[in-house]
Amino acid sequence: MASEAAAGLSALGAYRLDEQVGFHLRRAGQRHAHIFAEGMPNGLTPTQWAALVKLAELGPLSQNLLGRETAMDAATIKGVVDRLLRRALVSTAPDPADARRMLVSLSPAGREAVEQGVAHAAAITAETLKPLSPAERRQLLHLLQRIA
Amino acid sequence: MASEAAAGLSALGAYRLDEQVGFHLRRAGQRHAHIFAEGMPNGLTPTQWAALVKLAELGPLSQNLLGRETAMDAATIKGVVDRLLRRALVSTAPDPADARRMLVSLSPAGREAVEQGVAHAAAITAETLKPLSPAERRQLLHLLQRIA
DNA sequence: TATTTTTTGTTCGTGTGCAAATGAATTCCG
DNA sequence: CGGAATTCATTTGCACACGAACAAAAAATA
Repeated sequence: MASEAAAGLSALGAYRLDEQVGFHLRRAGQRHAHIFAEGMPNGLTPTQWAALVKLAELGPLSQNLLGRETAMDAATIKGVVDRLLRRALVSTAPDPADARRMLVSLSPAGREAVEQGVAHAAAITAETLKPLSPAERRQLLHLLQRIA
Repeated sequence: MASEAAAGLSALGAYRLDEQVGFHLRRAGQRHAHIFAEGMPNGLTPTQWAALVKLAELGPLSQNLLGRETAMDAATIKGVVDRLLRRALVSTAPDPADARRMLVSLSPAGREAVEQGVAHAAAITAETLKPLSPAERRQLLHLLQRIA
């Protein structure tokens, strides 16, 4: 009862915000986002970059499929594609085989952005993981994949 | 060169989205947010919950200090406090010792929300970490803290 | 004391992130 | 074939998240 009287921790029991995984996930995400914004040219955001990379990996995809490949729901990927369209990094065309689908393709400028950005992206990952040893980096990636 | 010809991976080199820590941080955060939204009553969001908990831990705080304690910048904590005010879970009052400061305090309803939510919050953390062993949970928390 | 710097809170703009509802196209299956 | 279920894209509404710019108040310091 020594330290609880002052501020009234009685309602919290053993629960401390600083011991919750969600809090540290948010903090780590914030630091990574900051490093990303600093290091990525063209003002590309993490989700925009993810979409461009997946298009470079897999070729043209429908909008929803692109969303699934990059872990974004339909509403989110739409906003991302809209902003990439506005910057002419991707182009869209109706899928002749399925009138519902919107085929999203990398534009020449988009392909160039990927070529130019990939070194920066690798550096961003390295900077994010800088405090960890190589073994710890693999361990973190492994643990994150398992809770995702 | 075997698999690169089809979709054109030449621009990417060894870079794969699925190997980047930022991508998995985002995915893990998404899963946690989903578990949180499912498990927390009153529709409290993770940031709203963090603010309430910190107020319960530390007592009344200025708005900016509350933001620092919960890892939110001034613009973000303002929105969170505004929404908590609208729901009458906190109250604000001018700091008599510093005319710039807005002292944020837990209301009786806010204290009740903390008391009622803490068990759910603990369950949310447990559910998020469910795929991991106790040792792995500690390891993940440790690694996240070091890259945050 | 007077000037400079810092802190605090606010507003604006941009960009996620997702639930829910909608409508159109396609697929599944009886 | 034809109705039911699914998929795809879109829109709306809400809640972060943060950089940037701003004004008022306080603190630091010359």
